[in-house]
Amino acid sequence: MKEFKKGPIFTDIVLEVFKLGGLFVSEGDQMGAEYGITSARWKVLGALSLAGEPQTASQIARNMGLTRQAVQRLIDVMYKDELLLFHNNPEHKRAKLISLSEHGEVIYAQLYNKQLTWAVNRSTAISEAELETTLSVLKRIADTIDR
Amino acid sequence: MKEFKKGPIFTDIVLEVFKLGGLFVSEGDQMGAEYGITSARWKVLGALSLAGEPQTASQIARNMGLTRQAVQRLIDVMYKDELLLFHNNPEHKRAKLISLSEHGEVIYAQLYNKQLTWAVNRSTAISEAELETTLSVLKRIADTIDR
DNA sequence: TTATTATTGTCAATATGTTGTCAAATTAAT
DNA sequence: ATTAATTTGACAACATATTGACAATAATAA
Repeated sequence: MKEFKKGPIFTDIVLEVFKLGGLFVSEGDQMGAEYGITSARWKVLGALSLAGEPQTASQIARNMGLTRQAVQRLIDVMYKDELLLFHNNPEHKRAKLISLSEHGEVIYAQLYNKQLTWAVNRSTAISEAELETTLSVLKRIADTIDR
Repeated sequence: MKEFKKGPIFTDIVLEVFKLGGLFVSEGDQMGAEYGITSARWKVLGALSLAGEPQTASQIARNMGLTRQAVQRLIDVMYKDELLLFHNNPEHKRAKLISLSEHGEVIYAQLYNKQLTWAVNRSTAISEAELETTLSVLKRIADTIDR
């Protein structure tokens, strides 16, 4: 019953996600500018840091919801900028393993702190319970879609 | 007090928004494919339909959180595809007003119905209250950022 | 009215990301 | 073990979106 009321709300959430995504990219670019990091590169650093161990480009792509080609492009430029290290992968001759360089680790740690302060400031007007609900709903939506 | 707990949740929300944005674009592209509409073009149709009256490219851009250049590019190709109409703007010599063509209206209406069914299906596991909270939180976050 | 400021369209350069294709490498089936 | 299907890296073409710059137009201030 009343399922019909949820459709339009869901639609509005979609629009808001699009808008917020753009805003977050802008904010991330600004925060990262001082370290020469864009939002896209930040995502790669984050995926590697989160994984805790070297990953292939395809693994990173799957974790971030991007295509492996997009990630590969980022990895190539980030390697040139000495943010990443390549390792031979005993499991796969062509699929190199990628990890953060020391430089990459340092940059990411600094970004993380900067971002955390930013996040706290942006969430003052929102209760923890509301944030939890939002995160949970977004995750469930992503789960129902998947690819 | 306890503000420090909200930061990490907020950070996760940011990541989830990025991921969902990508998923929504994919879903939108699939749904629109049958009408030759991509997610990006859909946004323009939606902005015009929502406004209810002809808009300039800059107005659409502001409402969608995009740059006027990005919107202008879309408008140009959509005009060629006869989805839009141009009108002279008595208020501004250069800033043409844009509206949906009849063809654009029809396409958008069909897309809207298709999307609504999709939205309802994706929200079965989520309560209306949760959806409301999520929408409200996302909007408040966008407000604290703004640009 | 005139000068300044803001908005708009246009053009160019760049970043990000997708799809499609191909061959090489790996994994799964038979 | 051989074959078939999947995964991966590499390359190309394209779509989406941003920033920066410039001139034309419009709005505001002096």
